[in-house]
Amino acid sequence: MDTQFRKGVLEPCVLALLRRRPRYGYELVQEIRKSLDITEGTVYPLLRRLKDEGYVETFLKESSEGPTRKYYTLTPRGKERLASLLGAWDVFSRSVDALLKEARR
Amino acid sequence: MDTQFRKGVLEPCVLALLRRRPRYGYELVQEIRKSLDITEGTVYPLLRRLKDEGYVETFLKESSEGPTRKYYTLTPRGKERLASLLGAWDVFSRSVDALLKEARR
DNA sequence: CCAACTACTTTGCTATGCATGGTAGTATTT
DNA sequence: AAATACTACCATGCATAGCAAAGTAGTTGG
Repeated sequence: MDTQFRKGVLEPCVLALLRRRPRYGYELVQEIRKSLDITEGTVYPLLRRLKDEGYVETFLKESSEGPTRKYYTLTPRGKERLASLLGAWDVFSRSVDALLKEARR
Repeated sequence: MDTQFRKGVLEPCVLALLRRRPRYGYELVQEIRKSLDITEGTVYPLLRRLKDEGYVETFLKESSEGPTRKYYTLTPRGKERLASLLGAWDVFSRSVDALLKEARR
């Protein structure tokens, strides 16, 4: 229902989750799904884009519980990108909150 | 730059501004522009859509300072829509904040 | 061996915001 | 009176990102 709200926030969310440690695609999907209602068909293409743009790098690692996993890590560029997106989200969400406050009184 | 963030939030913003009193399109553009960097080419089509969907109604009123203005008012349906979108935005923005918190530590 | 789960990928659709350009009335300046 | 700026509205076509749907394939447990 709030599909449109999601536009653009997935990128900072994914980058944020990669900040602490490498994660594989499927793991990212599960993790984000705890908060936002998204699907694999959204995340995998996004990861591809992030790689094409040099924000993340990948390596393969076999799993003891299933198929080989493709792990994603942040590049320096990716860290900058994350910082910039975090700032942008803050400014943006505060602005929206301020505008909507108008209606709550 | 945060074009994508904007997707979907303009609708609650416009409805919120209409809650207190009728406003005309150009006025809405100026008002929202104080907070968000948007253009007329975004707002007017949105207003058309809101009218088509029965969330707002319009009336014309001459201005002493320029061309005739088209004022927009909330319908009962529009008020319900606003309430629903306000709730959705709250849930959504809190979820995103929680996810992003991961990266700030 | 079959079901369930893990894990990744692709294709085509849709919605929304935006750039751009257009029309026209009013006010201000020269 | 002409030129300029501002108010006010509208329409067209594009770009982007999320999503549904479907597919491939390895692993594990009964």
